[in-house]
Amino acid sequence: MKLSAKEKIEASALILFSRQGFYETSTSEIAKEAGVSEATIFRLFSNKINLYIETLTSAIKGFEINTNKVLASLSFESFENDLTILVDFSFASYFDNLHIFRIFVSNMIQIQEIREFAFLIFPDLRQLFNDYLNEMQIRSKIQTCDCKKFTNLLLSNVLKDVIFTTTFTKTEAFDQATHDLIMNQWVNKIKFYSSLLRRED
Amino acid sequence: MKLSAKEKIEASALILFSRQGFYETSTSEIAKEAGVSEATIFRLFSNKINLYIETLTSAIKGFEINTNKVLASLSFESFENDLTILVDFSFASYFDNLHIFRIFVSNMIQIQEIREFAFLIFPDLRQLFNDYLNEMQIRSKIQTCDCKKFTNLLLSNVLKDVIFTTTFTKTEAFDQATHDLIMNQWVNKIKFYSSLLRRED
Amino acid sequence: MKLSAKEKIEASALILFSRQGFYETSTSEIAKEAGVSEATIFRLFSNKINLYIETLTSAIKGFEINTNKVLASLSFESFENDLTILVDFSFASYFDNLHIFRIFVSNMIQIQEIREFAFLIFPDLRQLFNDYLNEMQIRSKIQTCDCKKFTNLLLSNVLKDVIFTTTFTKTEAFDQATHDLIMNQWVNKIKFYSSLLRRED
Amino acid sequence: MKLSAKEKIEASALILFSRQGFYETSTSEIAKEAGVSEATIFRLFSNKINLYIETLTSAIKGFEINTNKVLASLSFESFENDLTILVDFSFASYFDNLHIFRIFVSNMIQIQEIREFAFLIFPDLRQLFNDYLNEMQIRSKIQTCDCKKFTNLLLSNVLKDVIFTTTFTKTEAFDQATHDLIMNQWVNKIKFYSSLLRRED
DNA sequence: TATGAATGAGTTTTCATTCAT
DNA sequence: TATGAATGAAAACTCATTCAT
Repeated sequence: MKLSAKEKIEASALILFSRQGFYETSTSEIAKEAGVSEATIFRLFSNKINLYIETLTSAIKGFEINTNKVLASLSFESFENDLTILVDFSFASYFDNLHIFRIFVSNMIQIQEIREFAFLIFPDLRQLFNDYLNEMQIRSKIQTCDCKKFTNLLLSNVLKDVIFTTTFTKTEAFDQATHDLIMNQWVNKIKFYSSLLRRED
Repeated sequence: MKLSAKEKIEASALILFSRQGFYETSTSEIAKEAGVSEATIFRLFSNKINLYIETLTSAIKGFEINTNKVLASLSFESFENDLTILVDFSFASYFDNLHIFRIFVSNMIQIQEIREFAFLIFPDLRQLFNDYLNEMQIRSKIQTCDCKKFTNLLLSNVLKDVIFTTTFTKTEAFDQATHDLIMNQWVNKIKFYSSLLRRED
Repeated sequence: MKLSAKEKIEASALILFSRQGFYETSTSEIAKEAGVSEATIFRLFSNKINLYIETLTSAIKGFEINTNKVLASLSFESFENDLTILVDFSFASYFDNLHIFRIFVSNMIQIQEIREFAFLIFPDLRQLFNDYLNEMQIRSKIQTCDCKKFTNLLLSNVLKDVIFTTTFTKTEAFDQATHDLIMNQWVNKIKFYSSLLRRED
Repeated sequence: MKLSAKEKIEASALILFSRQGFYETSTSEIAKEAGVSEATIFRLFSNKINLYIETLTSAIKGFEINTNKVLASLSFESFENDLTILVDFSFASYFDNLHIFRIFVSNMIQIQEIREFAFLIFPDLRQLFNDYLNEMQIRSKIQTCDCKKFTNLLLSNVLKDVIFTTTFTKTEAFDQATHDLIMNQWVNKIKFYSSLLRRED
């Protein structure tokens, strides 16, 4: 399965832009990484800013997470246990797509217009949480709540930790050590979040 | 009251950097805005990244926070209660100067040279924490500790939350709702921080 | 027969560097003289010091020395006699191209990056020594040795004497008087060099 | 004994120019090293090139070597032994004034006008050789010869070795190790030079 | 006499973009 | 469609020199 020139360029651009930022990444660097000539980039994307936008747009479209496995492993009994599994999965998903989030976060801080993108970029993850919370409400295991708000709150906290872990340490992947470090810190947070929706019988 | 060249340059740099970002602002632009030659900038600041850091540092030093009121409201008895008041006050202070930090934090994600939280911490705020911790040590209410380190740890976490709260939500001020949301999440964090310095009698 | 950009640049650079020295010659001057843009220079040579080294290296490669006559006059019996002939010929060759080396050697005293004698050695001359030493080894007249090292050692000594002779006296050519003076001093040196490779039967 | 500003500047300039060359040495560097302001340099020397010339001129005027001790240690019997002592002393003298020779040599290679300076700059050393050779001729220990030429030949060879030793190794002083290394190589050279003037009785 | 502050004119180097092939 | 070669415009930075004090 051969990648088209456009795909190769976008893939390289995504990695480099996220790692080094827009200004520190030169078109020649992208061209070399993608194995094409600089001229090809300009033929296909007109100019650098356009390459940037198209790269991000494509990246967003490409998101798909297989949530079936996780759903299967949920008990739908202990909210705290399930939450731990979901958070763990969320971290793994974010780390897998680190490149894109880095770009978004650094842009979101500066540019108002793209702030609302924040959670659009991971619809499957949001859906997963939504489905789970609904089911739990139906089963009367948790309080009625604004699922969307709760998901936003929790996922933004996950993303926050992903960004800061990768920004201030050299971590780039969710390996076992990183996993343990982060999830350890999340024991209390998960307790807090689950307490928010605990049913007072 | 004439401004010195250094002051003129820093004033112009602060405006341009926060309006346009680091890479989008050239030293010649700053020189023109400040009414000095480019050479003067490099004589006084050595290089561009240093100009950036010094500009921010000066800006932060320039901030004056009235800490008297807070000091008056501290009990110097319950560490946990006092910490809650101090953190609350810190959030309010950062939110008041939100515009300054946005651009710098966003650059920190991408520019290696400025990846240090410490220099983003208000000196008055740091002093406040320092004084408080010292007093508590004298009164034997908390363990002996490295006050500076503890303050950095706690305040960088505050700043982190300020930035992310404003990035992922439309919040721009520390109004009642924001206050409640954030301080709620900090109940556990404060418990954690106070446990660090609890005296084992 | 059109010259390539690289050739045009090297030609201009050689003239300007040897006329004015390294620091007195700017890349923009070379670009103008060569009829190309400055950017082209940096695309082809990366940086100024590299342009300098490549220019000299090319110039030296461009020299062609007719080594046939010398080869014919070698006995391949007495190493010492042959060495005398070869050294004599080397001196003559260097003196013929004196103008090239002057400026570069003077820079070598001051510019760290180019302090390497080896690259100042004529390839044809090096080849001549190499061929001769190999043949002598085959005929078992001299010990096995690192021909390249031996050649470098000997020829850099020749070059050293060329430069200093022309610096401390008004000598500019390898006329009979100069020849006698230098070769006289080399009697002992040649004895030394030949002793290095003498076979102990 | 306080140095005047002019003397301090010349002393610093001499060291820096010789170590780094004319173009690599900035006036601000010299000012800092001399502990004066840049403006002072330009008041006293008008411009950089003039500073360079005046520095060298003063340095030359300042040369004085105490040759009495050496003279006392000469036997006036064995030419070879005496030559060894004289050469040794010459090396020490040159190394002691390394700064000046570096500048001169690198200039002499390029600028014809100052080539004749070469031996003017060490009149005492020349005088020492001259006196010794005359005395030896009077005592009929050596052949009659052109003393000036012989001295030039020998001293230029000494200087050659000083310059090359200091250029291609990190050696900057005539310490014991350097002394041994060089004088070892000079055993044969001295034999050669003394053979030139040996009397065939 | 001495200097701190200032700068104009330069330097090397980078990079997005173009264009002939 | 693809690219190697070329570059204009700009970047950060340097430095000899001036001048008010």
